[in-house]
Amino acid sequence: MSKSGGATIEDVAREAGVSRAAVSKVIRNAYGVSPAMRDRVNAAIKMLDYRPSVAARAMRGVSFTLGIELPGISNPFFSKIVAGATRALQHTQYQLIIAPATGDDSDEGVRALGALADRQVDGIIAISPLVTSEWLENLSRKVPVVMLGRHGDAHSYDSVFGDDAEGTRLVMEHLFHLRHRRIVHLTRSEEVTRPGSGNPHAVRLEQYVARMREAGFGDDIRVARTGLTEESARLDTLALLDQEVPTAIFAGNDDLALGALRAIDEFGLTSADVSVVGYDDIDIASHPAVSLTSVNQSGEAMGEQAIRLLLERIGGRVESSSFRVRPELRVRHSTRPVPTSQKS
Amino acid sequence: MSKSGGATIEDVAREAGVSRAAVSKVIRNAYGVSPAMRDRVNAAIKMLDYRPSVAARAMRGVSFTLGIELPGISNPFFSKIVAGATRALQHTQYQLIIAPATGDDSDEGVRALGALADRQVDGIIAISPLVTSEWLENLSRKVPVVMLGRHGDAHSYDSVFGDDAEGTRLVMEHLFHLRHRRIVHLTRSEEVTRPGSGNPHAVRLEQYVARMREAGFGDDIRVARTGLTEESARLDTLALLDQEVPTAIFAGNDDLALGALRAIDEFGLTSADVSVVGYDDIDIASHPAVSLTSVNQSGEAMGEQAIRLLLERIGGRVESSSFRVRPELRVRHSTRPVPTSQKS
DNA sequence: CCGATTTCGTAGATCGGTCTATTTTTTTGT
DNA sequence: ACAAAAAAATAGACCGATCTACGAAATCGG
Repeated sequence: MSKSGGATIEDVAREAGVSRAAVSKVIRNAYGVSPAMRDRVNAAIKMLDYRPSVAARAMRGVSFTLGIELPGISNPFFSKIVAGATRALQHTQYQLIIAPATGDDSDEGVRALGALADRQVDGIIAISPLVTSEWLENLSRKVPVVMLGRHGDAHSYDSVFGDDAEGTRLVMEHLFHLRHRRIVHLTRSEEVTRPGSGNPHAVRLEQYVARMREAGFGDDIRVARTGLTEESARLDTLALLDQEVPTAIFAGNDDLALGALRAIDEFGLTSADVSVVGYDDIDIASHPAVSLTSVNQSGEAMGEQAIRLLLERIGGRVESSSFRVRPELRVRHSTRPVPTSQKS
Repeated sequence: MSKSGGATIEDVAREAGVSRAAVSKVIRNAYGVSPAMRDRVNAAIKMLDYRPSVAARAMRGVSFTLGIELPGISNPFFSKIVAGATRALQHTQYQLIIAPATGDDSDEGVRALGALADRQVDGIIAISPLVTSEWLENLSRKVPVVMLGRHGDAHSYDSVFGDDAEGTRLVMEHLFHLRHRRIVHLTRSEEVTRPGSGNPHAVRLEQYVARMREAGFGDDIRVARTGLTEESARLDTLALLDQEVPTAIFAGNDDLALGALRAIDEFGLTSADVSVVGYDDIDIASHPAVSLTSVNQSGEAMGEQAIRLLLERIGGRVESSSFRVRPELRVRHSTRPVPTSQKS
């Protein structure tokens, strides 16, 4: 019981009076062990409280570790994904580890993904929207990868995503139904919404524009850019309101929507003046004090499916596969009909 | 560029025309390398896009990985801790990995901590309140450990915690000042608040009781138990309100406070009827729609200090050390004076 | 009952680094 | 210019598992 860790496979072998290879077979329950030997080895393992070194195992192939790369863990939607993934791994011998990418630039995502790869994880779930598909293709040549959120088929990695086009359609139809037409879309930087990238925010933006045009509101299309956090959304919404007050704001996600709500409050307005819709339906959205209309897409299901795809790959699947989560609109009090006086 | 990973130190050595040991020296920048050799090796490293295998390194001692064990990542306060820790590790060669413990029983915490230990991390930040100090002492014989949140001095591991006694004092004085005396404390299970355990919730409970007694409200002491989540807090608060409506609820943390607020709303009451105080001051607490009075203790600072202590230990410190964060009360609209009609 | 199979068990190479001990080369002092 | 000292570079053991190849024991079939 020295500082440098516990018993090794060697110790167990000695204790049980067998060879290292025998112990190895037992713990992997491989073929070629007699019941008698299995019992003796298991007894020795229990006695010495032996735990196989993950590092040593990793050197020979498997680490029984799956990694998930997250651009910060502050977004509650990610918590759901992790919760789903963790649950899917219960009672397997795999352990999930999370590598947080500090910022939102592509370098940080790459750094975190690299860190996971360096640690020989057996599979990786990637979320950062800014990591290029080429980079992921490359990574997936070494280790199974599931890209979470991004649309489009990849050759060598799997995908799990929500149907952002459908979700956005639900949002826009809801707003149109409430007679909104001066609808601003509050979204992330151009980098994140690069057309054709397949990123969630890119698809939502495209659909927003398409639906506005289709409804004949092409002239009312307004896209406001902001950062990653609620705070940046608050500031940019304040700037927006200073210029022109729309009847509704469709935010790229709930965090941004919360920032918008904050700004609207600070500006002395309410949901009666400016409706707000979010995306993801994080827990707080349903809180009566907030009551934010949002699009629910089960993060748990996404995490769970991502793990399933990873385990399938580890199990030998070679063709790439994907899973799409169906979104549902949750209508709450943050969206109201356009006051007749304001109808433009 | 095969499936099984990239270049090894051997490849680099061959490319640069030097020995493995030489390359090893360069990447660790150890003593005994001529500038000329350093350049050639670095060139080879860049050319082959070489990255040292963490697993192989771990076998010989260091993994350049620090682990943090979290009882689920849904609590936003934990996000702050992680953010602080991640920031503190910027520009070091260490990488933070998070091991989520699914549930809230002590087994899960132990499992996650064990998973980190198995992966030979160079240091561990532990949060689960249910893991015993003995177990941690034992763990800390193998790897540096920082316990986050729990009070009390440990012999062999370090601690970072908020001053929960002081924080609770601030809360109670604030409530007393608003003329509250029928104050319910909504906290976690007995297991988590075991007297003398030093757990945050245990200290808050103790102080709540002490302050109530001191103020002469001993007869009004009411402790309501609930689970880990906002949802369980909502249900248990509903049950509580069904029996007797207090003038204030002091919740063990903001998540529970949010659940209480939800229940109060569903019960047809408002903050004017029942004041609510939380703890941790998570972001949403300051949102105007929520405006929850809470105790701020910088999670970022806690994460940052935990990392500092870990790096110090790795650097050779042997005496145990600790860091205390000073709490501040943030008064918002969820606490109001007791309506005169209700004064008991 | 004896050769052929099958089952059980082990020896030893291997993964990719680190690090000590040792050798080779360069520098230094006189 | 040459021995001593310092610096540079290397060989090879080592970490703790996995896994192939092979030997020994048990079982089988006729």
